[in-house]
Amino acid sequence: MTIKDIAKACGVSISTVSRVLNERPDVSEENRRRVLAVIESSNYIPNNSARDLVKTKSDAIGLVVRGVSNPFYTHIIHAIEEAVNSRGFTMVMQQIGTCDDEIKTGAMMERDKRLRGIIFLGGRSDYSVAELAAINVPFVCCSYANHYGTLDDNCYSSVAIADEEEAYRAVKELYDNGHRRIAALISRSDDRAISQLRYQGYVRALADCGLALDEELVISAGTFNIQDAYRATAEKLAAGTDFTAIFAIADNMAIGAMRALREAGRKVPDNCSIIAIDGLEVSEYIDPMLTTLCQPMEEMGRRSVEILLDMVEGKGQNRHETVNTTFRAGASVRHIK
Amino acid sequence: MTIKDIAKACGVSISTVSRVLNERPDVSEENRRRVLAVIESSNYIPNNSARDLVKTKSDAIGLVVRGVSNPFYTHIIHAIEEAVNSRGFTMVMQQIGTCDDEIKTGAMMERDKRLRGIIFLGGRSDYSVAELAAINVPFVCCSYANHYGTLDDNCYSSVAIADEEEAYRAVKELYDNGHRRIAALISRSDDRAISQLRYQGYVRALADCGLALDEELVISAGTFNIQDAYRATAEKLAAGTDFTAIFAIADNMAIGAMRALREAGRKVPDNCSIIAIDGLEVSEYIDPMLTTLCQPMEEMGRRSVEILLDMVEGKGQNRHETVNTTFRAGASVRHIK
DNA sequence: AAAATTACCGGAAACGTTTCCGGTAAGGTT
DNA sequence: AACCTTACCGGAAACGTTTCCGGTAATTTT
Repeated sequence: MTIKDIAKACGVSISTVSRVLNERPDVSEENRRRVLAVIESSNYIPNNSARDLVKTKSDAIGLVVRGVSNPFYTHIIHAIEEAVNSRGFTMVMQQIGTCDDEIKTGAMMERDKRLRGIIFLGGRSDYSVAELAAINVPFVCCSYANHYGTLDDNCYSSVAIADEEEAYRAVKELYDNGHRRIAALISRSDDRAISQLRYQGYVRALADCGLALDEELVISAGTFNIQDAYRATAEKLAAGTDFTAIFAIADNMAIGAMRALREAGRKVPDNCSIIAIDGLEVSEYIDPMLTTLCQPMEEMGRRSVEILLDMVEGKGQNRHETVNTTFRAGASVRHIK
Repeated sequence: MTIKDIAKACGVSISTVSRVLNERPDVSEENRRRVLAVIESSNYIPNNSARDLVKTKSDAIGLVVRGVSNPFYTHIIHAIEEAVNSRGFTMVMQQIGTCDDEIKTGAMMERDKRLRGIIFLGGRSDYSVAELAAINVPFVCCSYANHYGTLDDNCYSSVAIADEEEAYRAVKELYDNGHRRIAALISRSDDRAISQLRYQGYVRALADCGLALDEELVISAGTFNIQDAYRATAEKLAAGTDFTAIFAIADNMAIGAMRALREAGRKVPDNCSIIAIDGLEVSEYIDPMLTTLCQPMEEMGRRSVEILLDMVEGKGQNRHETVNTTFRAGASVRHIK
């Protein structure tokens, strides 16, 4: 069933059918109705390959996801998928490891699959302009904004929380609850952009509160995953380092840390408070319930797609949106002294 | 940069270049080397649209996943994505709600996107042959096998654990630990195929152990998600129903139930034991650590893709594979009496 | 009434491949 | 020496669209 069959059935040319299909103005009302009727009754489906071939473009949007471990991404991925579909595009996903270069991956995908746009989920900080030049479709970084200025802001978009400020807020919360020796549970892996920013918020909060920055209080896990956070925290505890609270840059890491604390005989929140950023669903169900700053995951995914597709369709331009977290009080932070 | 440019640069015809590209035998060694050299040095990329157009098929594999809520899927999805990519295909994903019809969705996707094959993740039990007829590409059900016989086994593949038997095993474990009043936490939603099978395992285990089946002991949540399980369990507890252990059909649901137990003043495992099926990573980190039967998620994803792509490429045929769980002892089951 | 504009339409080229078909030259068989 | 096979190659059709271009008839303008 092709456009030719439709044309024959209507007694018009294929050009006319194509015009109807593409909602062009120069076709008579009578023909339009007739063609639409035939299309309706037959089970004709336009061949996208042919369409892409002549238009030299596809309807594919790429999603490059860094790392499988972080459950934080799943809701975002689903929101992205839904939004992409609802606007008539197709999502193709590519997973990369923590050390892979997403720009290279993006460039490769764009080439191979002729993408119309790309969304990066989870990012690094060290984009170079040279790498970037390889990509000539619009792209948006979701859940990560480039604050280092290595990228020209006009050549990409982003949707993210204000990592530094939110971290500041979290640490301040601990301070306001009387904590003075506050550890930071961070990641030193390559997706360190987010980790870095949140760490900077930690540093600034300490300074503002008149607390000294103590290298001893930095718990540095290899990646964002739960096991690494568990191990790093366990080691820090074994070393006998003294602190009354932990600021974890991710819920998942906080959950790993909580097991380490438990195994070291320290009760949360009685012997150690903990606060995190992300707002996983499961954090509300563990014992004790985790106090955390919830990211609006669905909103982030949806906005990323909207911004990207607006670019793709020629309306709208690159922009950088900051979304807000919401504080979710759990039972993992205790007022002391 | 097209095949024509390559041909011109080599002084051969486009047919010859195409033959080299498709690794056909009838081209001289000299020409082959020359063409490959030119392709290498230029940055030529074959146009998939053109290729698909003439071959009337694409390289797209569809993934239809039911429901966003279950974190159990994320590792499988990533394994699938990786396997699909490594064999040169492209994964396009489509999410559906718990009530949507995956066969209809699959048919739609196949039509619109001209898929070569489909993987269903999470399934129902009530396929009808009529619905199925709409799909004429190979498909495999991952993490769900049709045991009701509504489907002809020869017309699709599956990779799953033996749901009934594994549930039996889990319940037996509770029995062996002295439990006699064992509740079942199940889902009554449309993805009930898995729930049903596991429930049947529960029923059979009770019978084998000489325990009466008590409707009161069935905790029926709306869906697989954590909040529904929490609510259902809380209601059951509020009703004063008496039991010493819970068999949960999913880790996620168990985690929800654990909060309900906690809030009702019942300690796990002291006042209530709990066992589940799935083996989420987070289950190892909560307090108490959840005892569960771990599904081999990566393996399931990988095997699904292998079976599907073998079908797509004409080698291999439909098959139904059963994979094994591994018992992971936590601290959520306690020996009583 | 002639000229210009408009509305609509069909023909045909083009997009970049794959593949069938026929042809040539070299080598092997009778 | 005539024939057959084999190895290799190029031409051209085909895949299903979109879009440009030119043409006809109806309508408007002068």
